[in-house]
This record gives sequence, structure tokens and C-alpha cells, in this order.
Amino acid sequence: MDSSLMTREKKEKRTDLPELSISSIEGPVVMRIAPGPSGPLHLGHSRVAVLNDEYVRRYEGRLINRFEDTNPEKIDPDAYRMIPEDLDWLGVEIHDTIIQSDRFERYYEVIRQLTGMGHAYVCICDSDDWRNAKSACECCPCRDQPVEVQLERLDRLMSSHYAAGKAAAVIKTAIDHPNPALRDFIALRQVDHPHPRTGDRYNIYPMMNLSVAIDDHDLGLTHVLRGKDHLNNTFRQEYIYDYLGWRKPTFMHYGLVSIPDTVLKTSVIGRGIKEGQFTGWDDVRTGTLRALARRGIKPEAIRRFWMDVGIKQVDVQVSWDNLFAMNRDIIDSQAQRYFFVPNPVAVDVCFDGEAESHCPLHPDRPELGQRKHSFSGDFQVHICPDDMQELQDRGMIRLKGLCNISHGEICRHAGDDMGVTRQGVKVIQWAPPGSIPAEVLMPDGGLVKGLVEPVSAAAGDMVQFERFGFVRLEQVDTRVRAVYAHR
RNA sequence: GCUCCUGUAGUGUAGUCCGGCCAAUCAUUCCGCCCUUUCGAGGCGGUGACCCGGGUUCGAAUCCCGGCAGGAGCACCA
Repeated sequence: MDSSLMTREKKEKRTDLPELSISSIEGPVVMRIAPGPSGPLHLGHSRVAVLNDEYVRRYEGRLINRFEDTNPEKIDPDAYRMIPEDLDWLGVEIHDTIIQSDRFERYYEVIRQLTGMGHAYVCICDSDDWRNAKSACECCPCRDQPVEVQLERLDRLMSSHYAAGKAAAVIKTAIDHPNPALRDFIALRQVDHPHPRTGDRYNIYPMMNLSVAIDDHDLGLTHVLRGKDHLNNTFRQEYIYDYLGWRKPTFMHYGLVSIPDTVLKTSVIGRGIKEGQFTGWDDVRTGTLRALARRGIKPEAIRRFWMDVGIKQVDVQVSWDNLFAMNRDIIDSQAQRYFFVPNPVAVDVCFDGEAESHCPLHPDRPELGQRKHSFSGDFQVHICPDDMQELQDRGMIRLKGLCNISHGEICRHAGDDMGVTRQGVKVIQWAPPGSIPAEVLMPDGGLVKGLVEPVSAAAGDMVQFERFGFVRLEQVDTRVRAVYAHR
């Protein structure tokens, strides 16, 4: 038996998410993620995906991906393709996919049913008046019309008799509910905007509280896990469950996520791409999963990160440090080491002899072999400006894996005694003759140019540029292009 | 304004339901030291927190009350 299914002892450390309440459900656990197809997924979205996925795996249940595309004005048609790609990259296993724009008839059926039961009405008041009445706990004139009138109006609404914005189907809750957010809510309205999937076949669209309640019920969801920004939506949706006598899933709400130092908002990124400020959905200045993937952040690190954060209702601020630490832990043993010299300056070294440098491709894995460079007589290497300064100040520096060089009137090979490092001589990376032009794309969008020794890793690999940071190689041929991940 | 949710180190987290083993866990950050021909990895050590005030109790991070603070919602977005 899976030990995680056993009730934990009081003093036992929690290493996992808390248990789901499964005593009251009959079949398997069914959960869902419900992205709006307005763009690709970003780091914030990945939390709900990972957590749902983890639960479904643990209980051997099913995970449904539901595209919530009931607002035709906010849809990017590419998102229907990009989101599954992103989920796949994250390692989230989807057992079923449904699209809300396939289900308009069902939503119409339910709103008609609710109207017939007297739980919904069609309001044809000015929307401001309706809202103002609500905030004063008062009904608008439409609310108390008899059911026959409401059904008639619903027919008219459905046949576009009213102009968009002039009428809406409204779910009754309690007009004097103490929480103003819960007094009557719009369920259905007309939107005159072509839908990328259904064109102009439908122009009556459900609001999310209607479609979500219906779908969650129809799909047999047992648990709904989402952000607590949906708390009031849950309360609204529960009215629909209650009116129709539906059994409710267990609702769980985790705290809000704030992610510093990055652009997350899909609409902002989309606009930025159109206007040329961003290079695309994978622009490293954004927090999309595509951007993180490009930087070499592994999906396993993201998963570990969200598991560590858990499902508490406290708001959290994402710590890039923590995420990077988890990523470093994953990639460190795989990443080959290379010398990259940013903003290189040449150093001519006076030498009459022969030497060969030896640096391991990975310091902890000698079996991977070494990078070797041979020297005979005078030679030239490149080092970065800070190290040049150090060489001048101290008069000596050690080229890692090769030799020491001294700085006087001219620079000289100064032997291979490693003991000098104990006297504080710095050990630096250097670019041998035959190095390749390289540029590293930094998280702020800037480019660091330099030289890198010949690289035997391939595009797509993570490598560590020693004393610079971990990068993901994007191009390796006559030049090297890489994207900075973290230190 | 109203309603709801939440307050443990810089950040994330454990403990809170069922009060004592909590002078509070783990990770990360930061600072030392060791090791290492990287500012990576590894090892050792250190700094650092129970929002405040009352109450109950022999005993409160944990239970109760009151403050305060933060967040969310009050959309014909999701």
C-alpha cells in the first residue's frame, strides 16, 4: 500500500502535499486545469498544472484540460496548440481535453432550465442601474417578473433580439447577501465578435461561472484546486450546484502567487511582441514557460519548486533564488565546463618551451575527459578586463589548467606551480588561440559578447561557463550563442 | 465602503486540526572556515522568525476574544 495514503502520524514530517478527502467519492479522482487560450502558459499557470498533476498521479485519477474560450475577444488561436505543448514540456499528463466552445448548446440548455425553475432571469436594464441596485441590496425591475416573461425574454436574448450589452441572463442568489460580490451574477450575454473556432455561428456566450459549474459537474470532477482569487466564484458556482441538486466537488484554494522581476501578463507580452519590444513568446525577459525553457530551467525544477510551495492559502512570492537552486541541483552533474571570456582583452605571453593545458569537462566526473590546448613558444590568450586588472595589480595570475603568468614590462610564462594560489593568486578562465566568438543572452535582454574555447557540447545542452554561470547552448558552429540561466 | 481569505527568519516551507517532546524543521539567501586549479559541487559553523494585545491553562506558534497588517472579490474577463 502506498504509504502516503495512510494517515500520518502526528510528528511525521510532511514531505508531500496534504491528502485529498476521498472518503466521499465513488470512482477515481477527477481533476482539471482550465486555461483560457489567450497565449502560452507562464510560470504562474504552471502551479495549478503541476499540483493537479501531482494529485492525479498520486490517486491514479484522471486530469482533464479544459479550454475556457467563452470570451471570443480574448483568444489567441495559437494558444490551442501552445498550451498542450507547454503542458507536455512540464510533464503534465492530460487524460482528456475538452473545449468549451464545443458546448454552447449545453450551456443554453442549463440556463433555460434555471430560468424555468425561477433561479435565473433576463435583465434588460441599463447595466449600471442593475449594478447600482445590487449594491443597495435592491432588485431591478426585471428580477421579479414571472417565469413566463423570463423564458420569453430568454428566447429573445438567444435570438439576438436585444443588442449586445442590452440584456443578460442573471443567476439569482440573495439580493441582500452580505457579501456584495455574491449578489446575483451574470450568466450569459451576447458578444458580437467572431470566435476563432466557431466563427459567427454563436453570438451568445456563457460567463465563466455558468460554464465552469456545468462543465465541472458534467465532467464528474471530484476535486477542484485553484487559486483563491476564485473563492467568490466558487461561492457563485455553488448556487448553481444547489439549484440543480448537483453534488459538489471538493473545492480547494491556494494562495496568490506574485512573481517578481519578470513580465507575466499574457496580454502585455502579446502586445509587446506585436510592437517589437519582445522577440516572441520565448523572450527571456518574460516569465513564459517557453522563456524559462529557453534559459535552461528544467521542468523538474519547476515541479519541485511548486511542490515545495504547496497549497497553503497564504500568498507567496516566488523566489527565483530557490527555483534556480533547484535547477542547479538538477543540471550541475550534466553540465560540461567551458571557458568563456566576456569582453576579452589579449595578453601576449612570452614563453620558450612547450605546454599543454588540462581541464576536466566536469570536475566531479573525470571519466568524461578533458579539454586540452597545446602551446609552443610565445602565445596569446584572452582574458576578461577584471582579470587583466588583477594581473596588473598583483603582478601574477594563474590561467586555470595551464600555467601562471607574471606581469612586468611584458607578460611571461611563470611556471606551473599551483602553490601560488595559496598566496592569493587568482585562478581564472582564459580563451586559447582558436577560440570561437560567443554571445550570451542575459535575462534582461542584453547580450554579453566574448570568446569561448571550442565546445563539444551540442545546441540545447546546458553547460557551465566557469566563473560566469550556467547557460543553455542555442547555437554551436562557427560561433556560439547561449542563453544565461543562473549562476 | 462591504465580504471573504491569510499572518512562522530576506524568500519558500514544517509544526497549528488533537496545547507540553518547539529555547521552533528543512531548503534557499547572506557571512565565516575546510576542501577544490570555477564565484559550481561537497563538508562544517554562524546570523536570522511564531503580527500585536488581552484571555483560558500548571503550560500557548498551537485554543478564545480584540486589534493591526497583507491579499482577493464586489466585471455583460477568466
